Order: sequence, then C-alpha cells, then structure tokens
Amino acid sequence: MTSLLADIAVNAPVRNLFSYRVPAALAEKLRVGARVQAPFGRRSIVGVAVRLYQGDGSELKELRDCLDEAPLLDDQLLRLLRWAADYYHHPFGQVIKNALPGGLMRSSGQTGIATEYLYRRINRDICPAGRRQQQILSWIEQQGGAAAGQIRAEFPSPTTVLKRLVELGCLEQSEGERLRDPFLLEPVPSDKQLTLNDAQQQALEQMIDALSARRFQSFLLHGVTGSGKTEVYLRAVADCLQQGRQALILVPEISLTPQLVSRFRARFEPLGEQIATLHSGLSGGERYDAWRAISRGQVNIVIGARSAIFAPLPQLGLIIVDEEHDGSYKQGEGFRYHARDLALVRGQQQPCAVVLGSATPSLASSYRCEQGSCTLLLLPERVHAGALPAVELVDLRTEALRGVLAESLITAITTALEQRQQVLLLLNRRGFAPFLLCTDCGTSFHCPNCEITLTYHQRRRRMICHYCDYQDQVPDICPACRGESITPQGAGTERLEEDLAGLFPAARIARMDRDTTRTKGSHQRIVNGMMAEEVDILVGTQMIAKGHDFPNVALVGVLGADSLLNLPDFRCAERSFALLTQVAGRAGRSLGGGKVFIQTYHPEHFSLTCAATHDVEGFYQQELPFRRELGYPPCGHLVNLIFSGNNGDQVNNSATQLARRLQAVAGDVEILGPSPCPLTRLRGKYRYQILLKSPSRPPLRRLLFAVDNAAAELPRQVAIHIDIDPLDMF
DNA sequence: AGCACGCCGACT
DNA sequence: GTCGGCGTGCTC
Repeated sequence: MTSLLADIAVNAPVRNLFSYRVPAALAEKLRVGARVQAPFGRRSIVGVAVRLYQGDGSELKELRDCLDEAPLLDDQLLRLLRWAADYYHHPFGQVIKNALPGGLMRSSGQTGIATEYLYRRINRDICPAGRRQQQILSWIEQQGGAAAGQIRAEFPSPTTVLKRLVELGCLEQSEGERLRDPFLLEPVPSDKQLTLNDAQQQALEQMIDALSARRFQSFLLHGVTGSGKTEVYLRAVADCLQQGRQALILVPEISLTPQLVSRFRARFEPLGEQIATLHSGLSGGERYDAWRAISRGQVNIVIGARSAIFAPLPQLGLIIVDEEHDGSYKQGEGFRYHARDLALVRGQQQPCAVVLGSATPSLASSYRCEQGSCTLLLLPERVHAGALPAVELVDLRTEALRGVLAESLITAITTALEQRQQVLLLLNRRGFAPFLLCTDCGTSFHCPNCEITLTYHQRRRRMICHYCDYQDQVPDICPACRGESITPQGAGTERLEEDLAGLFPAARIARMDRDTTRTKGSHQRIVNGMMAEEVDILVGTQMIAKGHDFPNVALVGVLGADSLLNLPDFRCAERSFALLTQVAGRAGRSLGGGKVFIQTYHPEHFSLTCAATHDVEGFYQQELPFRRELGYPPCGHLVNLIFSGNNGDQVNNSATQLARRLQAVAGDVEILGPSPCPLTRLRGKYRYQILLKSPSRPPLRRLLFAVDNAAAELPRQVAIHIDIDPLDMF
C-alpha cells in the first residue's frame, strides 16, 4: 500500500530528516518549502517539508497541519540552505530557522505579529524611592508612555524595575502590537547622478557583461575610500533591474550605513522601485512583512545585514557584498555561517553575478583573485581627486605621552582646531578605564563569570563586564585591605573624552561608542552633529571608522593601535591593517591633505607601515607567506571545536579524550590542542578548543563525522560547538 | 531542544 | 516506604 509521504526538517537540534505520512486532507495543499506542524515524541513541533514522494508509510505518523498556503522557501533557497547545513555541519532545521524571520519556527505556530508591553505613567502622587526607578519613570513620563523595547534601548535590563513600578502603582502596563516604524515614511533624499571615471566605467562594463550573460561570476571591487564604489553598485543594480531581475545588497550593519540606504532610495524610489531593508533593528512583524513582500516579488531591491543572504528573492540577478572584509558577516554563535562566502555559493547556484566591495579586501578574497576564481576590479583614485592623507607613526618608545596622547598629536590637534577643522580620535576600548586597581595592596576587580577584569564606567559609576554585561558598584574602600586607593588604570573612550576636555576647554567634543549609541537615532544624531560641524573632536571606538563620510575631518588620531596587534589570533595583523586603513581614509576626504597619527610601540610592524602608505598590495605580499608557511587560511582550512561546560576539569578531560580519538583517524589533518580558549571562562562556562587544520577540505569534512561519533560518548554537560572557517578564536 | 524514563539520597 | 534530584536516550 502506497501513500504520499513527506521528509521534514524539524526545528530541533537533530541531524537527520524525519518522514511522515501526508493525510489526504493536506495532500492538495502541502508543497515543498511550506511549514508543517508535526507530532514529535509527545509534543508537536514545526518543521519544513523538503521532499514529497510516494511510498509505504504504514509505520509513520501523520502530519498534523500545513501552516502555509504558499511555500515560504522556494527550491533555489532550499538548495542553498541544504548546502549550508552540509558545509557548516549544522542541523538543517536550525539552519532554516536562522534563514526565516524570527518566530516562524516556534511550536506555537503563530505567525509574525509580535506584541510587547507598553507602559504609561499613572498616579503622579506616588513617587518611588530608588534613583533608577525615578530615572526610568520620569523618562517614560517625558515620552508620554513607552514600549518595553524602547525602554530597554535606553536603560540596560529594566525589567525588574518596571515590574516594581507597576507593583507600586505608578506605571500602567498593557500589551500591544509592537510598533512598526519603517523608514519608508521618511522623505526620499535627492539623487545626484555622477559621471563615472575610466576605472569605474571599466569595472561597471565587466559587471554588465556578466549580468547580460546571466552567468555566475564573482568580482572583487577594490576601491580606496572615496573612490566611488557606491556609484558603481547603483549602476550595476540599475542594469540588473532593467533585465527584470532583482538585486541583493549586503552591508555589515544597516544602522551604521544609512548613507548607502539613502543613495539607493534616492536613485530607485523615483523610478517606482520598492526597497526593503532587513536587519536586526526590525521588529518581528516588520521583518515578516518585508519577507513576505520580497517572496511575493513585490520588491526588487533588498538591502540587509548578514542574514539577508537568505532573502527569498525569486529572480535574483546580482548580489553585492559591501565592505566584504568585515567580520560581522560571520555569525559567531549557533549556526556559524559566513554571509560573504554564502553569497558566492548562492551566486554559483543561481547563477548570477556577485560583487565583493572593499577598500581593504580580505586576504581570502584577494587570494581568490590571485587563483583566478574571482575577477579583480581596481578603483585606484579618489573621485574628488583628494589625495590620500599623510600618515605618521608616532613612536611611543621615544616620544612622551601626556595622559594617553603623544605631544605631537596634541600639537596637531591644536593646529587643526585653530584652523576650524575637525578631528577624529579612535580608541578601540569603551568605558573610562579597562580596570580598577587598589594601589595599596594590588587588588583588581574581575568578572565572576568571565576570566577578565571589569571595565570602569565613570558616567554610570559602575564596573561592567564587556563580555557578559555583569555590573557592580565601585567600592569606596578596598575589600581586601580596607584602603581608599582604588584607582582607574589605563584609558577608554570615556577617559579620553575627559582628558580632551581638560586639554582643549574650548573644543566641542562628542563620543561615539556602544554606550552613546544605545538608543535609536542616537548614532545618527552624532553623525549629524559632525556633518553640521557642531562637533570639533569626535572620540570613538571602531564604529567611527565605518560607513560615514565626514568631509571636514582633517586629522585622525589612533590610540592603542598595539592592542589590536597583540590579540592571540593569526588574523590580528589583517584586522589591524584593515581598521587602520579604513580610519585613515576618513581624513581629508574633501579637503585633501589630511593627516593621520598612529601612536604605537611597534612602528616597524608591517601592518602599520603598510597602512601608513596605503599599501594594500604590500600588506598582502607580506602577510600571505606567513599564512602559507603555517598552513593558515587562505592557504589552508580550519575547523575549531569548542568545548564548554560548568566544570573546567570535565571540559578539559572531554576535549583531551576527543582529541585522542580524532588523532587515530586524522590522516592529513593536523590536530592542535586541546588548549584553553583565549577567554577560558566566559559567561560562567569553562571553554577549551581543538583546532583542526588541513591543506584541503575533504579530509576535514570526513573528520567531522568522527567528531559526531566521539561526541556522542561525552558527558552531556559538556557542549561541543563546531566552527567551520573560524574568523576569531574567542 | 524537550520530555520521558530510570536509578540513588532525604523527608512525612 | 515515596518525593524528587538530574544523568541518559529518543523523537518519523
């Protein structure tokens, strides 16, 4: 006896598919790519149908329901997800869950309408005692009521305080649909059509060639900052749309690159094109709306962050990955995929053109060009002919520091301010000071969950862990020696801001880091302040190096460049070089002749000297032999196995045992470790890692199945995470 | 992941 | 004697 059967990728961390009988009532409706509700053990879970076929299903259970009239995932997308599940060795159902807008794989089966609590001030005569309660309450009152999400954006973890305020009777709590506030209500910016220079024109022609042939081809668009990459993107997208096909643009983080979104809106909205954005700032409902609009074919341009690589565009013709070197394209937890790498795969499968753009291409992409699998397109000049800035490496071994600033940098800032030019200072460490120390007895303060010191935040009068967000009051007297000499050590952006205020009392100083850009629109406010020249000095973390273009910045200073070089990671030179080159490119964009000062104890290090001379090619030539010699990417391939658990010895023993088992079947694969992770203890868990290294991928892949087998015999309290092509080893 | 089953310590 | 700890196994 034969009946209709379905293979289901279920939302559970299991590697295999599960087969079910399709009841007659669903046979008409059910399609591959649709979600289903299925009995699973004693419970009922959501899954996606990935195969329908005839067979004998007498021993199988029946599907309970089909949740979608039209499939959520088309065949093309399922194929990509299948490939990704395979490559990243991650359960198919979990991969699908990552691709779909949030909530769609939850067992409750509800679709995208998300609700949250809304709060409103009532009973004005009741006044709470706590300072934090008062703060939050008066803020809510000022806003005329607020949603939980908005409050959370303003104050860290306010849930308990809110609960207390409701209990006291001065806040009213209600539940409502989460506010949808798409940026599409904002006015369309005006477009400026720019003429292309020769290099831009040539790059565009090669892209158009691939577009019209409708073949897969990947390009690395390597253009210095200000060389007009965006205009090339715009033209290529226009060509793609003209063919009746669609374009997908990936950016590291949308909230940091509103200028790119504006340019696209300015160019294409007047032509009647709808643009959708996909990013983490979207509420569940907004994301669901966008997703459905895209899959119905109503949207021809999608701009989004990492997960937008899974946007369900049915007629995809072009994928652009802007700032392709950016590490945020790699997801660091759970399903650890790399969106740029998947873009290349999706392009190949489609087939369609893929453009990777950067001023500082990743070694991986440069290497692909060298190997001939990617076409290099060079934009060597700045569009407005502004010369690249002169970079000076300030040797801290010979030059004195005043606070955190070298004398020569202070002089340069003074000059810039006198000439009414703006200054940008990069210090890649937020807070006031990286740790507090009792200078009487040497006690310092550590996070109870992580192996790291607590960062002192003066503004908030707290010590905070930058990894798990643990917070504590700063003690007045040392808990060990009862002394009163607890002093901040080292400097973060907060302290730099304060020092500058002392050195340049007349200057208007702003700070941009995670602490000052917590709330919606605050990042944009700081950017606007810079644009309007209401700010003389902008202090910030690497955030200031990304995306925006400040035309009146004449001087850039980099402090603490060495901390980037000293990370325990083979890619730290590449990352330093990219960051320094990016931030250096911020100087003198319209004026020409900007200056950059980089303070360092290693002025001879090639990632600094190459950044100083804007020598991307030179950096590549020096870094590659080192990677080749050690078999590191892009010359070899890595897999990181991360073991974690509450009991350090148990984690260590498990890792050791597994390493021994792997050793027996390693073949060509080098097995390094186990060793403690650079952050041995993180969020209360002890962590060890085993690094697998191999000149080719197939033996690595084979070894993963041995990992599965061996892992089944480890204690359950030890979790194993597999990171394919790890970007950083934290 | 859940949710069962199963086997050992402290309670009415 | 049982209530409940969490270690182990399975889900079509």
